[in-house]
Amino acid sequence: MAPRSASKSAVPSDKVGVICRALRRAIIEQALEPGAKLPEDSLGERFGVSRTIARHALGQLAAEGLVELRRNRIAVVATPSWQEARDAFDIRIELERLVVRQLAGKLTKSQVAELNAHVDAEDRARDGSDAVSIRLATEFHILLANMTNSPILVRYVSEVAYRCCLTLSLYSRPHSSECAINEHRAIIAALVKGDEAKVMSLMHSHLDSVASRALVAPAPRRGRDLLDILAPYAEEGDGGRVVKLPKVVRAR
Amino acid sequence: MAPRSASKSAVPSDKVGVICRALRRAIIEQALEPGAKLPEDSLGERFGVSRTIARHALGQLAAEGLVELRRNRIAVVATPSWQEARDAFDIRIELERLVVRQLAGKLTKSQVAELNAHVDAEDRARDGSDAVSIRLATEFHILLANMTNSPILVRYVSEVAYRCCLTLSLYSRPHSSECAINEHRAIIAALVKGDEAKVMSLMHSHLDSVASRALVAPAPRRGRDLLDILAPYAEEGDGGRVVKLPKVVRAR
DNA sequence: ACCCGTCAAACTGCATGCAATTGAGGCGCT
DNA sequence: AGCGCCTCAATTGCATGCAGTTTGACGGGT
Repeated sequence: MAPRSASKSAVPSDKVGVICRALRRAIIEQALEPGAKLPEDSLGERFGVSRTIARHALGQLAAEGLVELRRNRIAVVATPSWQEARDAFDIRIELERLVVRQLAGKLTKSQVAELNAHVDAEDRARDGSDAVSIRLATEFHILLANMTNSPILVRYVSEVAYRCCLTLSLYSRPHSSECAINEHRAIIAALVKGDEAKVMSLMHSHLDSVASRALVAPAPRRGRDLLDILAPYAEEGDGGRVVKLPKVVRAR
Repeated sequence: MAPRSASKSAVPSDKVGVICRALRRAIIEQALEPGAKLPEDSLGERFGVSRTIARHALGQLAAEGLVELRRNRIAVVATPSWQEARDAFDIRIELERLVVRQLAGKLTKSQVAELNAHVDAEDRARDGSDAVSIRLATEFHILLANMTNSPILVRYVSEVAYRCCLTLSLYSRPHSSECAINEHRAIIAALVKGDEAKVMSLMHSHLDSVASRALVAPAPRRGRDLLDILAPYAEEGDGGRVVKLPKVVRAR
């Protein structure tokens, strides 16, 4: 297992990486909604670094499509159009098809165990916040991609998955996680059996059912302070733990 | 024609964008080979900007997989492994399948004209350097992607196409552009006829024929000065023109 | 009451300066 | 001669400072 390889190539030092991961999580858990402002100094202050670093992180996230950068303007969390959302889902289906093709019938015991463990975690999180279960559902797919050992595939699947996640927060009705979890279990089963066609159709209808749960009415909400919102994300743990907060200055 | 939309979201100002585009071109035209060193100050000096900007550009290119960044080390042009190369081609085929699906039978007259014009340009470039024809061949696929009007698809197709290009420079024997051009013409024809299946198989065998032209023997070459190499790339024109060079200091 | 012009605060764009790390060459030792 | 250590130039990591741009708030005019 060498799943950490995906993020290493994109990040110069690692402070940048830390900020990227934190913001990504905050975005996909909808703590930061589409349109939320991300001023460089506030971020830098929050994470205990200078604007230079915050800026660099925003650049990376913009390259991933999670953040929008306009010259001389405050960066904002991306607000994908409905059309872009559909496009992202199309691409995602194609990419996950590739994942399935490589994985069908080739999963090792420990990989199956890992997948099951993840779905169990999803199950356990059903009582918690919607945000966490959405993130876990997304990470299931990324976990699958990781098992292909293809860094490029991992990167692309992660990116579009995050994008789709962002989209759902805009256009979808509240997540009903129950069925997604069952679908995940079915996918694992079919993968183990090596029934490629079955997995394909499962995956397709799974993604489709997620995609089509959509409305066209974006739900507006606004206004908490960035410093407060990001507090739980300042350092990332693997599960959902909140660890250390670097010097919280809380100026101004 | 609105092809500029792809790069806008990823770039804060535009100096960064300029450097990115220049380096991308230098890399895919093999002026900068895999493994070539890219020190921040030399780049900054060459393009008349500070290290800060050069650094930011390198970050973006690293996110695209064209450059490798290691902590406290000089950035180098990426050297994809043979396996990564295969993976990239797999993904590319899948993505271009999407492009074809969206485009088959739906091309407008002016789009067809644009495509033909591009292939004509490829034809004209056959006498010139290999580097240029390789770039043009790659850009044909990007041009197609552009016509889907799906920014996300454009971005991904561009990225993997560039990556594949980089790969070819490592593992492929010298480009024989003749057949590629004919294949491009055939693809246009089938797209116009709306024969989706035909285009698919054409595209598949086209990409496959490119991919399988590969050897496993990387060709070593080394040593020109970065400042000299980048001279023609300092400002990008659309075709192949070399325009203005910002203050060339040529210190040290 | 509403609209528009002006101005100050906020924010980004970019360069530069300083500290920390690397790796390459030189020197001495065996 | 070969091998290892040590020192120093080259280079990155990061913060800060200054200049230009945008925002939005206030006040006067209609």
